[in-house]
Amino acid sequence: MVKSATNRVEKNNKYHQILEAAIKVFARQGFHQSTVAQIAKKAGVADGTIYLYFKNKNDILVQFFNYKTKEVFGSFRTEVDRADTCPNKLRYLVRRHLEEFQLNREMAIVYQVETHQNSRLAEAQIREMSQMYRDLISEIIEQGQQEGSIRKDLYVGLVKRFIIGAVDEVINTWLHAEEDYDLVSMADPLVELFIKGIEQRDKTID
Amino acid sequence: MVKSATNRVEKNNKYHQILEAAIKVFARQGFHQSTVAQIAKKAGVADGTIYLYFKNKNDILVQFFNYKTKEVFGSFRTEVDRADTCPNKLRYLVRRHLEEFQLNREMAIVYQVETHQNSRLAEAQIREMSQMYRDLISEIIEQGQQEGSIRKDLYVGLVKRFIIGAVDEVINTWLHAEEDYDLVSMADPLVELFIKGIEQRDKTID
Amino acid sequence: MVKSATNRVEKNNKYHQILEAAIKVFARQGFHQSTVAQIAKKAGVADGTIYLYFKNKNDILVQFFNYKTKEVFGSFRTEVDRADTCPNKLRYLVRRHLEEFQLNREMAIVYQVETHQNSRLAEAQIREMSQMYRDLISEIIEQGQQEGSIRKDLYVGLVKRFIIGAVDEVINTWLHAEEDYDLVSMADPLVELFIKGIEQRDKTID
Amino acid sequence: MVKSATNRVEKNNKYHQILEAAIKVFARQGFHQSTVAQIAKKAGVADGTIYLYFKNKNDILVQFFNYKTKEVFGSFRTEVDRADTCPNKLRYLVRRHLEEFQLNREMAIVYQVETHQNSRLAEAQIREMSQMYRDLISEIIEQGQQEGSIRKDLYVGLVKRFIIGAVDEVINTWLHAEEDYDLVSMADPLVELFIKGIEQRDKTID
DNA sequence: CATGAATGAGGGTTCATTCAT
DNA sequence: AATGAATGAACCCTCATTCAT
Repeated sequence: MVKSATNRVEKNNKYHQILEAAIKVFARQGFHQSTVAQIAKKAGVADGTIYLYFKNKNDILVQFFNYKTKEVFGSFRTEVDRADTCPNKLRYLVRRHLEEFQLNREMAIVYQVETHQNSRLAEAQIREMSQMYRDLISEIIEQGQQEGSIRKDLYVGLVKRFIIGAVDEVINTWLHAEEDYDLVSMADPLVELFIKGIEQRDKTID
Repeated sequence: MVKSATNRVEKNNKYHQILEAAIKVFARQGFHQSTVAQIAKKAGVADGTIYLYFKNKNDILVQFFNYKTKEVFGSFRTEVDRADTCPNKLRYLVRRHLEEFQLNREMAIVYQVETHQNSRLAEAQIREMSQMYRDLISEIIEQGQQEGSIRKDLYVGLVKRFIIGAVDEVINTWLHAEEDYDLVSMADPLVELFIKGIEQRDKTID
Repeated sequence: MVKSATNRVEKNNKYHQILEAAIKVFARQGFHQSTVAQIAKKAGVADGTIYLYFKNKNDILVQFFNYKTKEVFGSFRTEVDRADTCPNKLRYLVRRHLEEFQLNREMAIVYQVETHQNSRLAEAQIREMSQMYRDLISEIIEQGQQEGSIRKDLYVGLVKRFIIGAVDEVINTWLHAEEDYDLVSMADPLVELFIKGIEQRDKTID
Repeated sequence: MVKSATNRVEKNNKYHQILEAAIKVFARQGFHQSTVAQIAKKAGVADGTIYLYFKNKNDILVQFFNYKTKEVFGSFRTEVDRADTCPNKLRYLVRRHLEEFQLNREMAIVYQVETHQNSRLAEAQIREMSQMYRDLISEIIEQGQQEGSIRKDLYVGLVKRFIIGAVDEVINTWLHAEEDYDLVSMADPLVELFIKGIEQRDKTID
């Protein structure tokens, strides 16, 4: 029993070693420019060992979305539930999103690249995760509409893209920036833009 | 004169044949999965012919950004100049953007993929184009602030990402959608979101 | 210990298999006309295997000069040291040279071709070996001059070329001959020519 | 008739232009590394034009040996005939040989390389020329033996290689030398080595 | 479980040669 | 005769995957 537990940990170790190594390598060079040998070297295992834990090179990417990002996106819901009003839920969501991506720069890179591919190598996983995120926003918006804090005349599908896209681009810009800066500090101003828009409202009224 | 014109067209023909074929192939399979042989076949030329017009496979992508997208992004400015007020400029810009990308689905795919890569194969071209777009939005926002239609307390850098990202995601969703729908119809509602945000404003005031 | 020895032999085997095969192929067709696939086939390995032992096709040639000919030229010194007088040293050197080249016909061919190229693919190696040979002759001549058996009014640099060239051509002729004959039997008459020249000396004096 | 003559000259011009250009290119890069396009460019003609004057790339090399070196080797006989005694004939031959090769460095390079190849691309031409040279030396030696100036116990075949090889190597060394020096000045000392050898003869007798 | 040597299919690129103009 | 764009066969090399140890 002890042995079994140890083995399992060992196994997990190798599995995670390889996965983490792969993410680093993919992040730097992109999936297609990365070789299995590079991943193996970075993970400190033999090339062949990778095939004991992953069906093939592609499968590493699939597992990445299953293991790493599912965990991250799962945490989003917890975070959203901590807030009560719609604007706060949105704020918490975006903050957490940026926080996580800032902490996991390499994950962020791989995520950005692969979700924008056409022939997605982890299509199913990406769709599932994307759906989770969109559902979360749907719920927030709908709650806001019930609360009366959000307009009722919105095409919710579009609002989702509006929010997702903006967050995405804020991350994307950060990833491609020459110098590093704090990504999380973008959260509140961004959410404010979502809510209020860019319009100058009449001062006497406001 | 006729001959000269013909020659020019002829010459352009091969170059454009290859470029258009390449875009189609890249759009379907991604750059790395595409082979020079596939491009040649689709263009109706021999493999070697490609190397008379392009330095190497990579150069096809670079030329694509120089020729195809530069043209498209150039047209954006013309469109923006046709409108006078800031909201209209924004509306015209987004409409045109979605129009062009809807008309050139394959270009759109390649554009989306390559601009989100980490190790960008056409880095210089992408940066230049991206800069053009951001400058355009900067101008619009600043004009709006002078006009009094746009809030003055905005971090313009963030506004740019907010707009670009949202448009990007609207296109991205369209590209990955199971069924086809009219992309351009998203333009006005989207711009309205930029301007007004999602907030429910006080009814007595509104 | 046995295992270690076996491993070493095994390892050496593949490396040498390829090298020997390459020499045969190069000898028959010349370096540029030889393909990696031909070498692989002759060595009984897969094409890719060659790149586990050699950096590229060119490197095979470089290794050939490092491994094969360095060994041969090293043996020359041993041979020279066995003799005491200058004429004998020269005799032993030339004999050994012709012997080795006769035994390794393919090595001889590759050697002849590559050392006469202009843009030498193994420049460094060839220079080094060539230098070894010239140094050996220098020593022999100088010793002969001290002994009194060799004229002191010689331009040693020229003597080296005189000897090297003659030996070279004797080998070259043998390599291009229609029918095979004993190369080593040329050694003594050739050395005699070096020493005595072709001149008929006055009989009363002689 | 005038036109015909003109045409012929024109034709010859192009033919020689290409041939001279090819020699330069071959000399710098070797036959296999040289491309038809490079030769055409250096000759100032179109790629296709080369095929109006030469059957293929190989044929350029064949023509080179037919045209350039046959001329040079023909001049050797004239030179030899100017002298009367054997040693002088030998001296004139070697002088002329070194003179010609010094004047035509590029020819010398191509000659050296191609005559040492195994699979000779101009086999027939090289054999013929080589034969001419060997015949010339045979005649000289035989005359010397009749004159009494050359030993009669020589294996003439070996003497030929001895002389040819030494001259060859003197040229080869010159071609590969870092700095330029006068090749012709080697002629007389070299011939003296042929005749007298390197041996120190008894002083009282000498 | 782990290894890493070996495999061989596949792809980018070059270049001698052709042929319509 | 001259051109040079077009061709496509051929080659070097990479790398995902396998399998004997």
